[in-house]
Amino acid sequence: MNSKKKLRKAGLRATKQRIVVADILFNGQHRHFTAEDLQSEIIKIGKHMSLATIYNCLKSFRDLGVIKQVESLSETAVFDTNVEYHHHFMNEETGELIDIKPSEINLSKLPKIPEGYSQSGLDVIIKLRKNS
Amino acid sequence: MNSKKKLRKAGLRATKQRIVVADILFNGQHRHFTAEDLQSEIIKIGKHMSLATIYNCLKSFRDLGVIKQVESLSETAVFDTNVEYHHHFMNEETGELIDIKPSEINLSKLPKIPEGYSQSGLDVIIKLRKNS
DNA sequence: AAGTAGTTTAGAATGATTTTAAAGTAATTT
DNA sequence: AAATTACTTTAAAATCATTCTAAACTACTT
Ligand SMILES: [Mn+2]
Ligand SMILES: [Mn+2]
Ligand SMILES: [Zn+2]
Ligand SMILES: [Zn+2]
Repeated sequence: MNSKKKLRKAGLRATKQRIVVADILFNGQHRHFTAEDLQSEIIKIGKHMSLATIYNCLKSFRDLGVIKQVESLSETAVFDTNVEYHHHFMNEETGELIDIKPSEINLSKLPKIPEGYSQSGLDVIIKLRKNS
Repeated sequence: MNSKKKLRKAGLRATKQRIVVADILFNGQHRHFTAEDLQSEIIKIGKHMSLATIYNCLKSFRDLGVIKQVESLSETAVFDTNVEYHHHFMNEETGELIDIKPSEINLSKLPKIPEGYSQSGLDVIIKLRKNS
């Protein structure tokens, strides 16, 4: 099934722009990318698309669930007076952080570190929602 | 020891502004805050300080190691074609992400979820540096 | 007290993202 | 197939966090 059909099936209009983006993204290989990464790629294949459109498109794809947006704690810099190594609970609605002592978490199995690299940090973020 | 002495000992000039910030931050209780949070608090106690100064001050405190800046993956939105639940390696120099399958990580001990909340997500980020 | 280097600040600049509003187009209805 | 309509795209402006600039200021040294 081509991108055009998939878009229609998902309830999105099959615009030229969405088809270009879908054709680039859904080629079978997974990837991490920014809106600008995508725009560069689009320019490389001789096409043009405004950044606003790319953001619109990525957000509708994300809302559809066919891509996801990597979680970033916050758009703004957050500082912490606790300088000990520790992890965080994050209230998803408010962004509020609560400390977790490393002793409260146990990672009994860790993945193999890629060749040529070594681990320089570990962050665990447990996201919370208020009970309904 | 007062803030003035502590700043001097750390090799920073004991400016009026740094003393105000230190007096607010180092009162014994830990906290998470943004530059603007701090500015609001400063305004509340009848003082004035430019945001540029607050950023300067927080960055020098951070570089000293007396506060830390909470890690955020990236300042720009990153999208991922892998919509399955998974974790990430992150190259600290480049920001590049590599997927980690949940089966490669085992959290055998998790902290107690705060009263009235439930867990809505879990993110593990393992930071990497190239071997020297 | 004078000198010097580090610091503060208003305001401009930057970079990512969103908004505006006008023009364009996909899907639907005649 | 043309008309209709709602959704989409886009350039440009706006917004927001953060950094930069350059001039005024001030903490510490001599
Ligand atoms: Mn990128
Ligand atoms: Mn805040
Ligand atoms: Zn913390
Ligand atoms: Zn991923």
